[in-house]
Formats: sequence, C-alpha cells, structure tokens
Amino acid sequence: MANKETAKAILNAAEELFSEKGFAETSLRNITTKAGVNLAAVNYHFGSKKELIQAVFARFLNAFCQQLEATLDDFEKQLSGETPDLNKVLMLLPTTALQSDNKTELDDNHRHRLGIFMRLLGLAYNQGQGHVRKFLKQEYGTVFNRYMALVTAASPQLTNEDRFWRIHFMLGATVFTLSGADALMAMAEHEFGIDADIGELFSKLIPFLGAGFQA
Amino acid sequence: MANKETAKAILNAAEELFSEKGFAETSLRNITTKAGVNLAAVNYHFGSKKELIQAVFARFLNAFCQQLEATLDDFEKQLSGETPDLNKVLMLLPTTALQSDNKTELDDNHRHRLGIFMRLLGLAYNQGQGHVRKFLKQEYGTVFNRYMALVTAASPQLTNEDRFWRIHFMLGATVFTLSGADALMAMAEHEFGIDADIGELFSKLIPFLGAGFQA
DNA sequence: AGGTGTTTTAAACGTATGTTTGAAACACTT
DNA sequence: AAGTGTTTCAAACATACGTTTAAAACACCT
Repeated sequence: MANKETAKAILNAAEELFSEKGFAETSLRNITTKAGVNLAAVNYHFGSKKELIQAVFARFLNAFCQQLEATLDDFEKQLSGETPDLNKVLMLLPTTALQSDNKTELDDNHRHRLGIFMRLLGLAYNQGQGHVRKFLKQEYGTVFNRYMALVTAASPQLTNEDRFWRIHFMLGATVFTLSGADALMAMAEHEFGIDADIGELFSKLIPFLGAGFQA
Repeated sequence: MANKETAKAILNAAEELFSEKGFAETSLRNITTKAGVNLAAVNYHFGSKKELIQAVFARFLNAFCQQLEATLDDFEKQLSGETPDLNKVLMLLPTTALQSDNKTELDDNHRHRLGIFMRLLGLAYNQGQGHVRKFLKQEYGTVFNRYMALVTAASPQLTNEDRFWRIHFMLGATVFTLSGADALMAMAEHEFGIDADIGELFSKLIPFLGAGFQA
C-alpha cells in the first residue's frame, strides 16, 4: 500500500459524478474512465461500490469533523459557562466547512466541494442508501452530539419536541439549498444580475434559520 | 382502452416502491411483481419507465392542482385587493393537499400519500431525473406562478432576491421534512411519547417558515 | 356464435452493470 | 540480479435491467 494516487483519482471522479447523477446512475466504468484508471481498480482499492461511496463521505467528513472539534474547543472555552448565542452556534458549521480544507486545496475548490458534498448528503438522506446513514451515525455521531448540546444550550426556551422538529426544518432548508446551490446561484445571477458565492448564501440562510428556530 | 385496473395497480405499486427505494433502484420487475401484473404491462400501458415515473407525478398533481385552482379562486375572491397574510397563504398548500383526494381514497391513505409524494418530489429534485423537473415545469407552471404571485403580494417588504432565496429555504425545509415524515414522526413518538400526525406537523412547520421568511 | 380490437402472457433480446480472475508490470529490498 | 510483495491490466463472468415479440386470452358488438 504505497501509491495512493489511483485511489485519490477514483475518489475525485466518484465525488463529482455521484453529485451530478446520483449513486445508482453512476457506473464504475464512468468513474474509472473519468479517473483514467482501470475498471478493476475500484474493487482492488475499495472492495466494492458501497465502500467507495462510504469512502467519499469519509474523506470529506474526516477533515471536517477534525476541524469542527477544534472549533468547538475554542468556542466552549471562550464561552465559559454562559448561554451561547444561537446564530453564532449556527454559524460555526459553515465557517468550519469553508476553512476545513484550506490547507490542501485551492481556494475555488472547497466552495465547490462543499456544494458537492451537500448534494451527496441530500442524496444519501433521501435515496435508498440506508447504509450511508448508518455509516455516518456510527462514525460521526459523537461530534454531532457535542454540537447538538450547544444548540440545546442556545435555545433553553424550547421544549425538546419543538427543538427536535425545528432542527430538522433547519437541516432540510440547509441540505436542500446547498445541494442545489450551483443551480440556484446560476438562476439568481440570471434573474438579478448578482452572482453570489456560497459564503453570501450562508449569510442569507443563517438569519432565516435563526428566525424560524426561535419563532 | 377499457380496463384501467392494471394501470392503476402499477401506479400504486410504483408510487410506493419509488418512494422507498428511489427511481433507479426500483426495477420494473419489482413493480409488476408487487402489482401482481405481467412485466410487459408497464411498457404496454405507459410506454417506458420514464413515462411511468411521469405518470406517477401526474396522477397526484392533477388532483392537487385542480383542487388548488379552486382554493385560489376562493382565497382571491375573499381577499378582494387587500394584502394577503403570509401564514394564511402558506397554509393554503397543506390544507389543499390534505383534502385533495378525500373523495376517492380512505382517510388514512391521503396523509400517507402526501408523505410519499413529497419524498418523490425530493428525489426528483435532488436526483438526476432532469426530465421530471422539465415535465413538472411545463405541465404545472401556470398554477405555480399564480400561487407565487400571492406569496409576493404577502411579502412586499422583501426584495425580489431575498424573496427568491427564502422561498427556496422554505421549499427545502418542507420537502426534506415531509419526505422523511414517516421516519421523523416515528422518532418523535419514540422519544417524546407523542404520536403526531401530519396535520400537526404542518402546524409546527408553518410558523417556522413564516418567521424565517419574514425575518 | 363469429369476428374484431384490446389486453395479458411467457419467453427472449440486447445491453449494461458490479465483480472476479490470472497474468503482466512495477517497486523495492537483499 | 534475483526475489518478493504490491499494483495494474485486459478479459471474462454472472446477473439484472428495460424493452420487444408473437401467440394466447379476453371483452364486446352485430
């Protein structure tokens, strides 16, 4: 296990193609052709198509969650017991996401990558890919719970049930919007002449979410 | 073209299976087996799998849009020029949806059907099924525009651009939540002991959407 | 009852998929 | 240079898919 170039090329191609066409609609032959590698390379390096899908998620989420842990450390230390502000808590995620791969990739790329990943997340959630959901929960559940504790602390006035529902409303608005971010931003540019980037999109989304959540 | 029983059985089976597993993951053999009809029946009655998918949407949306037109007639007449209230405008859709097939189906069924359809909508939006989007736009675009005019009238304080984004935020929260409504309501019941139905779900969702939209 | 158009059926077609195989090419140590 | 473990490659495998076919079954009218 010395040369990881092939595996990386496969991951890049798979990430892009999955987000464009969905999981089932993307064949291994599509992926390996785009990656410029042999068909059998996927099974050799990843075992199966299922495991390749999980590996695509893992590559993004490992970087993201590592960064998020650090962000949460900072935030909680700076907080020191006080009630956190909800909008600030919400902002932690996009700011973390937008800096999570700064070091390794180009500046254009990680905005693009974030959109791609959100699309994948939406697909995995809506599509039959139950194994992805299981994989995510058992792999990244603890970081998720830690973040949720902050959200809870920031909204003490809500009942658990209301908070439960509103979190899912927020999740839906976010995943749906970001997964179609490319298309939506193109529509917005065509219609209003303003070409927003994904950072500005968040600055529109967060107030919406905050107001809804605290309604 | 006398007996439509087979076609109906196919639509029922397809609707359910598509919503459970996605479009590409559901084979015609799955569908025809569940429907208890011959494999070739799909191509005979609908032409192709693509057209079957569109027919599933059409069956739901024809009933819904017809009902919606009537609802909009009433609402606009009753309004008579005044600025409409946003939350009432938002409520028009769920109330229409929940009454749209009262006459032909059982009472349990159309709550279930609404969830199924929303899941299909989310799938079609996120998944590669571009032909569905085209089909929906050209088939039901006019009713959609009529409804959008009401939303615009109800939010004169917003710029067109902000309204554009917030409409998509609302759409995302709605589609995402309702498409997973069965699973989410099961989680909520397990966690809080309260078994909500889809009507109550809307009564939680609408205030969230309203507050976010007017933020 | 006979004839006509419609619907159902079983079987096959061609194609595309994920995966496996065994040999060839490579990298690297001794 | 020989040997060893890893990676690539072309080819084949088995399976599943959407679609087509032609004959059989059916429904309905005069």
